[in-house]
Amino acid sequence: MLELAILGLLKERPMHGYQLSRELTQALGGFWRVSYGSLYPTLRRLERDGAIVSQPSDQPVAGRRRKNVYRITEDGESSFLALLQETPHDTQTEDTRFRVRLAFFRYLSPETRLRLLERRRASLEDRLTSISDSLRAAREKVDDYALALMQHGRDSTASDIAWLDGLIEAERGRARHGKVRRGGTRKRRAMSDAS
Amino acid sequence: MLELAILGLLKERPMHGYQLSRELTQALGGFWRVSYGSLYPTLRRLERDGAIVSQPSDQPVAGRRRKNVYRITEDGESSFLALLQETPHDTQTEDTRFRVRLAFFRYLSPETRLRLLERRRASLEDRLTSISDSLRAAREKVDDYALALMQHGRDSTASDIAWLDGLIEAERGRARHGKVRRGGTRKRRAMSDAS
DNA sequence: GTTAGCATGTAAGGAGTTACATGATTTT
DNA sequence: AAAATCATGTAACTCCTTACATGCTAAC
Repeated sequence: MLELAILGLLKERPMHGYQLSRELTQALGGFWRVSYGSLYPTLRRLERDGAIVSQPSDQPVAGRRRKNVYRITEDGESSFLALLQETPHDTQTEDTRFRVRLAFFRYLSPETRLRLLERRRASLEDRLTSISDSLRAAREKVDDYALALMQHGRDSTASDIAWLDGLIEAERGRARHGKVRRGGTRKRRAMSDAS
Repeated sequence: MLELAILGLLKERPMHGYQLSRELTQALGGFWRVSYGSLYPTLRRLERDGAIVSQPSDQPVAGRRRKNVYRITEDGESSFLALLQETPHDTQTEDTRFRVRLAFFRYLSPETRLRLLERRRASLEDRLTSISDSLRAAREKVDDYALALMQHGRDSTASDIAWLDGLIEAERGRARHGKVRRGGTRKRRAMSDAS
């Protein structure tokens, strides 16, 4: 997940490690504050594997500590797209993973976006079913805290699904008109995810 | 986190591994489906450390595959209470951790509950501030997806805080009256978290 | 001149997952 | 008799955190 996030940020512009950590926190809105103990080793690994290169932008001013400015390579661009479309089933980090993905959604084709949104929706729907089952099974024999936990879990999951439905509908609209309309909807041109 | 969950479930009644995995999924409402590859080794570790014992409830009927039924020990009870009060800062698993904790809240004293609820609230408040800052900084220079991500993050965090406020208020009420009122509010008697 | 922030890094370890392997029991 | 579910387990691995260590620069 960290590799994906790093590559995605470097795709926008070259940056050094410390900067990446701040931008990452900002892009994820505080849902994930990455530690330097994972950031720097990951940068080295990505460089070793040829996904990024560090520019010798050291010492711009005399005596100042080296700043390793990294830039993404062609290889990095393709592994970025590969990582962006992977959908592991890890229940623990699933939510954060989806957030990271969504932060870079603009790099995917409308079809892929729809596919990912619908997969996410199905996953939340499963969760909702699971919670509702638990609520039916557990009601009366469970204490107030566990009950509140389940009810709130149900409500926020339902609200997440409703929010996703909005995104899906917007995406469908874009897909319908996208084939006809000339020119991008914004400053960024339309994407296809073939590397 | 898994240790905490296992001990908490075994505190209610003895169970075998497979059963634990289902109850865990149920208690967490599908937010965490634990894998057997982590469950069974954790059970062995807990047994090795004396937190649980496996009852020789093997072969109740001839030829049937052994079911290792585990029971919590006195040592297990105290490490359960210790684990329940730990609050690591891991941003990745923070939300799930809090859910697990809340599922066993009845085992804590009202004071400890209030402390944990307020710590959680502060953490969500930080997140909300972080998101709001990002929104102010990023607006106009960020695409629709990233924007939607942040707005939804802000809204659901705000809603989580409002929900927590409800729990906190209820807890304060309980704390005020708890000192006067005779008898528990339910079938379970009042708890103190001293082991 | 000392505290806070910028900047990079390493070592050890925690906490889980995936994939595989086995076998019994119940349901269709 | 095949398929699904119950039940336990191991080996290899992924991915990230904590704690530590270093040193420069800006602000108070």
